[in-house]
Amino acid sequence: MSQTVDRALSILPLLAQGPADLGQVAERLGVHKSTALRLLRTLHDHGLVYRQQDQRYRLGARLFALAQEAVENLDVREIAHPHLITLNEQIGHTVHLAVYEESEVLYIDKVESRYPVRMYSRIGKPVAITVAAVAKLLLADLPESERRVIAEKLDYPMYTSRSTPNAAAFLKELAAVREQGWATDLGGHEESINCIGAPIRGAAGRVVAAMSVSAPNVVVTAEELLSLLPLVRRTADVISREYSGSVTPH
Amino acid sequence: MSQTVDRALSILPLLAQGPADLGQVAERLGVHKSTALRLLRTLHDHGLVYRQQDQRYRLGARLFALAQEAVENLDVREIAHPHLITLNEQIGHTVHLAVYEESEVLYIDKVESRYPVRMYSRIGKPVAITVAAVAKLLLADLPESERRVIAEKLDYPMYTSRSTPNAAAFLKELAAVREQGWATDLGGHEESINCIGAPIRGAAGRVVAAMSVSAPNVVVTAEELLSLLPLVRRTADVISREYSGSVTPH
DNA sequence: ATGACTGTTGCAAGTAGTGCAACGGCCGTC
DNA sequence: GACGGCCGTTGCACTACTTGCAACAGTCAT
Repeated sequence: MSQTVDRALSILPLLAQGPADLGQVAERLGVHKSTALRLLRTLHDHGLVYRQQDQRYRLGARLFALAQEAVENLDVREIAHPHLITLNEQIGHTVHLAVYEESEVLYIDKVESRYPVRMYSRIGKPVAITVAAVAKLLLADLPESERRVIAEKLDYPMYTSRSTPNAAAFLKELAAVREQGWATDLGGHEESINCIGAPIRGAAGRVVAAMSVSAPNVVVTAEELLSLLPLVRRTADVISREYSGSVTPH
Repeated sequence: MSQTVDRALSILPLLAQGPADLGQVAERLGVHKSTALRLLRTLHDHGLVYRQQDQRYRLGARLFALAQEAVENLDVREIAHPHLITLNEQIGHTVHLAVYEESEVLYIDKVESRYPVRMYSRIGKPVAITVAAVAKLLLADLPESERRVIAEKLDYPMYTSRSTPNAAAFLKELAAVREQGWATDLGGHEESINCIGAPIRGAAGRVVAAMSVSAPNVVVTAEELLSLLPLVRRTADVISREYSGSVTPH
């Protein structure tokens, strides 16, 4: 691993917490100011960091552009999107699409119910991995051994009284999800929010993404939401078939 | 500027165009395979690139997370958003928010008319800088000399017959915009789309962002759209006042 | 005007990145 | 089934690149 690059890249999450000046960056990196300066300059030249009027550095605009292009290259998302829209029009609730990558589950698309409140909102943010329906679906498909390793390493924050409490419960839940081919999150993340989700599978049958429908229980009860399950699963299957058919270009 | 970091960062836009394998990366960087491997590994460790099953590399998930955090740190966006929503509810058309950074203008927020079609859509993508109303507003506020330099360096693609044809016309337009305090794009980017925009100013009176309302002329004529100008300007002013009042922490 | 602070530059020392060459695994071909 | 090519990977010697230092410049407050 390249030390110089390593240091430079460490600056990014550091700045993600908020703007910082040269001295702060140097200190938190544990290097000389002049070193930090050169690293920042290089990042700056590539548009990844930006220097505001008060000379402090913050994350730059090209980061958006890159993330934008990256997400557009995800063919699952491309294929799934129109189906998510359709589903949203049919049932009205918020629809999510998520993938698993490097021990993280994150939303890559979202169609909001009604008007778009806080667009972007959670897209790109890591999902509450121990409770979210999509996370269960994605992890449930991993080989047994890997599931176990991951489950042991996770934290199990009790967002609500119905959150997954520990690794054993989580593994049991994953086994059930794997068996039944769908997943729920009934108030496990926020007391009043329920979700149902279904997996999207690639040509080899492996789960490549997961989708979910979320709704507050003041709008629909958990039972009513569950009655939508067949529709959600059907949508996921349609996406799966379309995705399996599409050969990735080279 | 650090050569190693420079090379590593050059990989990102390269991968933004699509996945690539080690050989391709090495070739396009002009370095030995082993060098490219180590750079990629470092990027990988930081989650910026991801290695898919076929061993090819593509942009990674943390990039989203970073972009996400970066956008949340933009206080203009935070403050403006509810006002954009309100404006959208009043007039129904698409509302954009944009900033200028490093010779680029880019959208940082968007409230779509009606249902959210293709969320994310253009957010993060560079704006057509020579014609967009928001671009004119942001550039018009720069000092005369800087405006001139930028105008000379730009390309002037003729998207339509009403696109800005050259630097002289652009500078003239900027002067007019600066004078009148608002801007339009009447079919300069897409023949059937009109926009009106207004600037958002910080405490020092400098333009820190710009907002615009866009609508196809099959829905409203340019004249009708222009009649909304007072409302748009008033919204921009409200945001300006709120933004000026809020002192950035530190 | 003085001092303390920040950001910036040139330079010498040595570390850390580089390219090479050789290895190993994989896949298609003969 | 063995061979040959292809791609990713590793160890190593060499030198180029990064590093920290120290001195300079600019800005603000005392």
